[in-house]
Amino acid sequence: MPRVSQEHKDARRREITEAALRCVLREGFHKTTMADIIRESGLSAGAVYGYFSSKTEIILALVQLSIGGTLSAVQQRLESDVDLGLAETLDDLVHAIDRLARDPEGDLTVVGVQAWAEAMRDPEVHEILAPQMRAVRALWQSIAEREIARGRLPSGADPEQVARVMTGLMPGFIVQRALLQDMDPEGYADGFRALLSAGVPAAEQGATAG
Amino acid sequence: MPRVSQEHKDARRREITEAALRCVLREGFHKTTMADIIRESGLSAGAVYGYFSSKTEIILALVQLSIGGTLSAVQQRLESDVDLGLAETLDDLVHAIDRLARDPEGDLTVVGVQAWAEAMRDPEVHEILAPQMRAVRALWQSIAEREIARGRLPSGADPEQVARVMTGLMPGFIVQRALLQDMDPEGYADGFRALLSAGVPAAEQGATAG
Amino acid sequence: MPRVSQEHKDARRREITEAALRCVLREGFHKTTMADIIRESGLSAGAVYGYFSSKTEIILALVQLSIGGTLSAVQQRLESDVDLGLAETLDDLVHAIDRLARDPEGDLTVVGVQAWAEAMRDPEVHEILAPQMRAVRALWQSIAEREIARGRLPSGADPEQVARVMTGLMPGFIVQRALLQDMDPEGYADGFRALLSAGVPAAEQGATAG
Amino acid sequence: MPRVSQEHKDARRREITEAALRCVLREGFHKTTMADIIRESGLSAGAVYGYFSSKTEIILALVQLSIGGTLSAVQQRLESDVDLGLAETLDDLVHAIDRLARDPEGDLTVVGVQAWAEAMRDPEVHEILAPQMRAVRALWQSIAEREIARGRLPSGADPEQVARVMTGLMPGFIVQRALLQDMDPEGYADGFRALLSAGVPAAEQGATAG
DNA sequence: GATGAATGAGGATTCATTCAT
DNA sequence: TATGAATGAATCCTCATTCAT
Repeated sequence: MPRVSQEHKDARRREITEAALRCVLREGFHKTTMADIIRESGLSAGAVYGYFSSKTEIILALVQLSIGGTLSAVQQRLESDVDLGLAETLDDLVHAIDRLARDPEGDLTVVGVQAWAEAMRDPEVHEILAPQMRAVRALWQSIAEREIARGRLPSGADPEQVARVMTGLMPGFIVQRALLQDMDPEGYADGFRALLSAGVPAAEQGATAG
Repeated sequence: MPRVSQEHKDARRREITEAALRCVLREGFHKTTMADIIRESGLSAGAVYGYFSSKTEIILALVQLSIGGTLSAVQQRLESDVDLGLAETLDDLVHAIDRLARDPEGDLTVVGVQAWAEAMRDPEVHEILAPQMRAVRALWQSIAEREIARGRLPSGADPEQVARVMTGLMPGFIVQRALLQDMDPEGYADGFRALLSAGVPAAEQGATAG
Repeated sequence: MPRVSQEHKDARRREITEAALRCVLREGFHKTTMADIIRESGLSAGAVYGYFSSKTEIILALVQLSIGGTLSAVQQRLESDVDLGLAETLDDLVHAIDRLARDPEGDLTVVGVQAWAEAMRDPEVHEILAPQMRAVRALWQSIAEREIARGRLPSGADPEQVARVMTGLMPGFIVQRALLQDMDPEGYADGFRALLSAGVPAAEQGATAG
Repeated sequence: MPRVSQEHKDARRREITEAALRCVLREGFHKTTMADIIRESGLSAGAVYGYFSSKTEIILALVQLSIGGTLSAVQQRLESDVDLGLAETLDDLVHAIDRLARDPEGDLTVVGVQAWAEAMRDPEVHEILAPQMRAVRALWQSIAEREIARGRLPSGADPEQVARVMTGLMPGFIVQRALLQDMDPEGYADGFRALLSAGVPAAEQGATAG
């Protein structure tokens, strides 16, 4: 009897999504054909359909991967106990995103951008992305609250709005990185630190930035 | 005699891109078919092909429109003589984007997100978007330089990196707006102001935020 | 402008159903492929789909044709004013069916048998066939009632049950004709007349059969 | 030692055809997939192919079953020594068919109708059905001859044609039963008796009909 | 023997574009 | 000039059957 362990099944699904990733990076979700994925995966049509019931399922798996790669890498950092400030957290995150983008298996952040576009008309994709983005916001919000409590943000600041700005910095990094290919996580974090130090008396700036 | 032609031609092209916009908002670039656009425009296939030589041309026109609507609305503000700070400029911009998104003809920011995705694999789209994004960055950079010169940003700040952060705040607003539909330009600007006031002694905060 | 009269449209649909008929007679509903119909019709795939939105639609059109050819040819005879008895009506009908079967365009009675089979699992086909069969029964029933009233059938006879028997004689003819290809409408009607004369005293038989 | 085999083999084949019957009643011959049959039988693909070498074989087995269930149930009655008249024999047969249709394992008469349709294009199915139908006819013919000899049918009647009419009454019952689901064997036989009594003087009808 | 994953040709349908009228 | 029917390659997916384990 053909011994097909769960691991084997998972491995095959992985093979397929990896092949699909390569195709999608070349062609995008819509121009990628099943024939492309089949060819790239080295499997037969029937085999691929044995692991995914439709092209849509493969795309959704990629969307999950890109988000579970992009935003949930975010969550790990935001949920860590280490008590970081806004700039340090952003620094961490942007570095994580940059590593993700450099993954030799393929740049999942590019898939993420495709997913944003797709989420605007496909409720299934939307249902994957929206909760994740809300989760990220919530984590930023708790950091913002902490920063306000410590007097590192103005006491009158609305932590929810601060969270939206911080959340927005990530798509901002990803889009510029993907389009202009000149983004550097270090520099982005530094640019942000400069803003944080906007009104700080020159004498104190060294301390704040450190 | 072939006078009415040009105006007429422009009007027709407008009709077609507007029809295409409605389709693209419903279906996205790729799921929108020429048949959809033809039906929505009320013209015949032949007529549409008289004004655009291919579907790609129509999509590129929409991309232009969304960027010439999104980012060049940005340019207007950034190029204006009024000597605004970072927060005021962002406030202005985000409001402009929000107005664009509320346009009864259709939300061009959503098309913009589709365009980012498309730019990642279609050089033609990339060639439209990349220069515009660079232009926006350049404008932010000159503002940043001014702010540094005036001591409103740390003297050691790199205006280019600050510009990238400021540029990033716009995609960040647009994506959150499109996906979560809860963005408020006022709040976003306020959130940003809170960051600017991060290290400001409490006594001075009122002045800075105003 | 391409002048496409309604007649042209009807003619095209006819071409397609006729092509489909030829295919279905060769291969049956299910083994007939769209490629078969397209080839047989001499049109392109797109053209065929311009006139029928799916293979199912073409099959349903054929079902209609076969029933509107088989059973509604029946109705014409049953509804005619001519005051015929059971045997004469059956004679007429079986001849009509035989003519239909000999149609050089293709034997619609064979399609009818396929339709019966299909009606057993496809509600759409069922919804076409069932009412027609009920209508035929109703017509036979009114003839039966007339015959009872005239004393040509026993006064205690149930006209509804007689109608079901008469209705049953037609599928009986069609199936035998299609399977054994030895049916002769004349003989079938004669066989029926023999039954009608079953208990008639020999002396009267000539009169009854005439 | 390879003893259990044969019985076991038969039992397995039965399981498979029963599973196939359930599938075919739901989906018809062509829409039933091997995967359906495999699932429904609870066996593995390999196992099913161990007992039947192809889907065609399973379908042919079902065709045999439906005919060996429908028409050969007919044969039993027609071949029995009991010296029955036309009406009594029909009564018997229609009841037998009705019982077959009510079989909790699945209505084989519905499969029979599918088989008729199939016989029209598949020589293998035709080769199963045609001889059986001819056999039934022959049996009816011998009854008809007997009835003519006894003066219960006109002396000039053609027993072959009478046989075709009687043979036709069965598909007539089956189709109406399957399509309209309102057939009652008792009533059908009564309807037929009414026809047999068509020309019988009222005084004699009681005797004939009884 | 038994299993069920794999095969891959084949099927229905779509759609950007053209061109006869 | 405008029309919209026609084109046909390309797309997603299915399914009878095999064979390594």
